[in-house]
Amino acid sequence: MPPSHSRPKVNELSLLGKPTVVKNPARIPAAIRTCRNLREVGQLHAQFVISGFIIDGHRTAGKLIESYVSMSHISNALSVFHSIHSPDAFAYNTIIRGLTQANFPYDSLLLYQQMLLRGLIPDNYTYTFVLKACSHLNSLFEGQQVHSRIIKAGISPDTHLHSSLIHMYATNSNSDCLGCAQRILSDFSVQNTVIINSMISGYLRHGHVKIAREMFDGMVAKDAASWSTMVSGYTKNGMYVEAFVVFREMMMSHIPPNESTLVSALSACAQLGALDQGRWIHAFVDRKIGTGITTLTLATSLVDMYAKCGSINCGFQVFEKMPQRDVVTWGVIISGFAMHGQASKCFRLFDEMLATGIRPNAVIFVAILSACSHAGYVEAGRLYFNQMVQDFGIRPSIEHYGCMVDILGRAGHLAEAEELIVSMPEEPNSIIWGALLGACRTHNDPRRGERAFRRLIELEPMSGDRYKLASHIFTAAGEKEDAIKMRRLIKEKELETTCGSSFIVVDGVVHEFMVGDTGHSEARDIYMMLEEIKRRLKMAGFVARRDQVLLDIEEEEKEEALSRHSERLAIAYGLLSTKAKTLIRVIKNLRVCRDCHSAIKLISKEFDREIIVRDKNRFHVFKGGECSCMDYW
DNA sequence: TTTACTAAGT
Repeated sequence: MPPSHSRPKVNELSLLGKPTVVKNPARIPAAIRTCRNLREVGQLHAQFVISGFIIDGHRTAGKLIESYVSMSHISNALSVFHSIHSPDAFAYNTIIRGLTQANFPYDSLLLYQQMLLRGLIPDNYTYTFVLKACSHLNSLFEGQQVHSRIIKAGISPDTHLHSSLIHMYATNSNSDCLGCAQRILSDFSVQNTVIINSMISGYLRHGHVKIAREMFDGMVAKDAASWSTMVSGYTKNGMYVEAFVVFREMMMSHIPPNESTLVSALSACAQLGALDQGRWIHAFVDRKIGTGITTLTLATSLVDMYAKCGSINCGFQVFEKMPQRDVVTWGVIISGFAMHGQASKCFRLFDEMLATGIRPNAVIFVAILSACSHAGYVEAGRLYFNQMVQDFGIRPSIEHYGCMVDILGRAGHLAEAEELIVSMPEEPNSIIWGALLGACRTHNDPRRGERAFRRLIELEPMSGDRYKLASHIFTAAGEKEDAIKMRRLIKEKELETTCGSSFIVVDGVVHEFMVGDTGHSEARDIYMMLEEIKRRLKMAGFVARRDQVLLDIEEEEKEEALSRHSERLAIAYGLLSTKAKTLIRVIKNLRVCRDCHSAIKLISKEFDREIIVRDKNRFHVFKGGECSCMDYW
């Protein structure tokens, strides 16, 4: 402790080794206010405990709880709260707020109930916080009860309470509530930005993008939250390009982005694989360091963005520099390496995480198991699955079973995979059967595939994709009749199938290609490039795998159809529009087919380009004729 | 003589 020349503040006294009682209780709240961090609050708190000072009464307890809540230290806040004999409304309000903030909304409601039982009168603050808890819990029934109590109590809602009510209804997963929110909105003559933001976020949540946009455009005063809401709303609705355009508009407006906007924009970058934009945001964040903009969430988003854009090493650099990490951060980095097929790195990070004392949650195990699946580590997968249940008491969710089916199925243990599905305590969903169906395709097992397929169409009768996959399986097994039948059914039942599409970002512009797309402004050149690719691949001895095409067409046409897969168009455009040796990054919405996979390997060699393809499941880094997935995906 | 509303990372 360096010698201090100025008078020590109250909360510094204990550091001088002399626990001191604050004599005048009236001064205590002021003393608490001077605390700048958790440690100082703790010191003051300790003084009360040591000196036997009665915290109850006055405003001391409330202020202490408030300090802990504002410093996100809910357990200390709770211990103070529970030490009070008869907490007042302020103490209740603050702890209710803190519990929701700390993600324990259910406990908030319990304390609200206790508060009522004790005869305390809830005020506007109470209702605001309780409604927030209801929003978190997505519990309409409780929300409605609170709403009616507000009405019965004759409380006239102020702006805060009003926006909480609207938020509760607008963001409930039951889309009927949108109407309630809308009615409350129109009943209230003064409409402020916060309320409109809530309404917009409700519309976006239910996919009414157009209405949301109109409301947003009509806003007189947009704030940072309005912009963030739009950016994240577009991202959640899969409209990544629009998300980006809005973000750019915001950067040009006079409203500076805050942490949330940047997090939303980074999430759009991650989905879109827009590495350059992501880097730009990273540089922007770096410039702002010192203004307190870089928080745990933002840094985690950066790691996630790099991982999902295929730059796992940059992501890891950010990760290593982070002063603190929570379980989400670890989840991001582990699933990042999992997507890149680097299972052993995932295992090391998992051990490191345990060593820092962070308890893994269910998501961490999904990441670890998916790493096992991508790398083909069957035994490790079994071990982690058991460890999760036995050592950490995590009940396996449908996702975990999905990973296990995937691990076993991909590795060819189809019977065991099917047994696992049958033994599941929960009813298997379409993801589970889908994983088995996919594995049956990889390992040519049409009979088992048929069983999986039948279960799938019971669950998702309108998914044409499943019929398509089944038809692939029959084609590969040489059962042409059945394959054709599947395709006929897709037509007859007018089922929707997901069309293959790929993105490539060149000079900040997103170019999207569908299968056989001719709509691009440079389509002529792209198709000429495809011809050139075909010529060079042929010279290098490439033979297309025609069994990948199920259409009932001539052999030559099949080859033609394969060469127009969306990822090939995107790569052709990449070769065409970037300088020699520039890395090409492509994002595809489905899995890469075997034929394209072998073709891209060869393209990387013949054209001397590193090509990174992110497909539905993972990354493929093609370089010098090889792929990072070692042909296992 | 205290507390609020919106947006955000696996």
